[in-house]
Amino acid sequence: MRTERKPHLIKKPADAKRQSVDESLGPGLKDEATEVEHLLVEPKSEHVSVDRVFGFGKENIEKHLKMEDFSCAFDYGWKIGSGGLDSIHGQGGDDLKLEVLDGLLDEVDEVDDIQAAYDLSSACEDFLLDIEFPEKFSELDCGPYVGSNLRNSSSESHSPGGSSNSVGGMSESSIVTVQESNSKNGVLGKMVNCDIHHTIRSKCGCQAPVMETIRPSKEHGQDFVESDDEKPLVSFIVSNKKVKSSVKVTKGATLLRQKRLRKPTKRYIEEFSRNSTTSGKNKCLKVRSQEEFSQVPSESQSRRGRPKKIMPKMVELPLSALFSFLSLTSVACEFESDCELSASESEDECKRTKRSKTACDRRKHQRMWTLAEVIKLVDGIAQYGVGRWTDIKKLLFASSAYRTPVDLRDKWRNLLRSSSAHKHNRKEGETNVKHYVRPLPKTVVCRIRELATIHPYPKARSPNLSSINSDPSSKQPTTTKAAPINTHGRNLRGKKWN
DNA sequence: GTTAGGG
DNA sequence: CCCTAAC
Repeated sequence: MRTERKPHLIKKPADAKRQSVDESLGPGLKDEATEVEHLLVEPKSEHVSVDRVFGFGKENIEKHLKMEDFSCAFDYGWKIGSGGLDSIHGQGGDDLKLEVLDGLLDEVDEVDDIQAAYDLSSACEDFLLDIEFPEKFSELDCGPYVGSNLRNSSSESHSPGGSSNSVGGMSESSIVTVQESNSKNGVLGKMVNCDIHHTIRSKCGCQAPVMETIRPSKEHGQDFVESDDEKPLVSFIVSNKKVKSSVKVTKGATLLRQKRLRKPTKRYIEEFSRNSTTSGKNKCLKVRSQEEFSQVPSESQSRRGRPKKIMPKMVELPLSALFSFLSLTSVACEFESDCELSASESEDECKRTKRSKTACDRRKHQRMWTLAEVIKLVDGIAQYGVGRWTDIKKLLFASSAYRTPVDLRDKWRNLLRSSSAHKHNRKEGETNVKHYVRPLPKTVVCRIRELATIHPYPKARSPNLSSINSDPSSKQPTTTKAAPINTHGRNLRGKKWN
């Protein structure tokens, strides 16, 4: 069968388009595309695996070809560029365009987040893969009604509660089915596909356009004019999402075929298994979704308590990026409903997560240090000494769980830096705000400088450690309530003050 | 587990 | 604020 497919693939008229698209894309993207080409042309084992994975026999060659059509169509739509939208969504109007695109661009912001969610994305992948081949394509036939559905999707994603509300109605059965597909290497009967599709479509209106958008247009013998309905959407997003996400989405689209034909990467498997082992058999979806959507930077939650293992670093999953961005709202909500969270909770979580995720990917929540906290820190340092961050935290910052000993140390480091800078700039004028976002009171600065001289930061440690024992007096006489500094071994490390 | 240091 | 090495 592989040999049967090969000529078809090579002679695909859209291949030429793809070529040109590849030209227009960046070198990296071109590489990706070339790789895909390679995969398509060469009947490697990936094809076999795909056949196995998706349970397609020889009789399903047609469907594989359709998949290829889809890919080509995608690329084609790509090339059309943002300009194509006007001509396509003529009935939709400008407002529709903006609505749709705004919504989708909003969603694109979340692509990165979803990319991190392997299981989620994989489920999405499986899901969409399955959806791609249902026999009842006439049902999905969009024509002019793509626009309206898309509008629904975007508007739902816009309204804070809309998406979540629609999700709340999602039946568990569909979700379970997706998980099943994930656990069974994507082998899913068509009946199940239809079930999923029906369920989602009936329960969550925003899901339908997603499927239609990526649906292979030639499936019903539609010409490209009609299938163009979905292309400008993608192309617009690609052209508007400026930086990283754009690239990722682009890669996702280009990699669509590749991803579909390829087995999961090692890394993917690693992470997947890690998640699986962490959370039990096939609950990774659930866990991931919980991590992703319910991990709220709560005020009282210590940020150190975050599950690092469960939440690995971001890994690019281009395909998932694409699919996630296309169906983020529905998928996110879908899995959220799986999270045994109440509807209102899910809603809040979803909103908050979006906010926090887009705001800062790395810094969870930057809490500005208040003056009171700074004073408390200075007091603590004066009391316990520099380096006793845990003690200071326990005794003085017990109420503020978000301040970790590391935070205290970092803050002290910054205080020293700023105070020394202040000392230098002081000669030029006190009003030099350059180094002060929120200028500290003079008294505090003086105390910091005093402590800095008394407790020099470890970085400025003196080379001769002999002074540690010979001259302990230089550290002890702290101004305020100087408590005797115990001589624990760990405090001796690099500390000349003890 | 805590701290230092770099990013 | 995050990460990692060293302790």
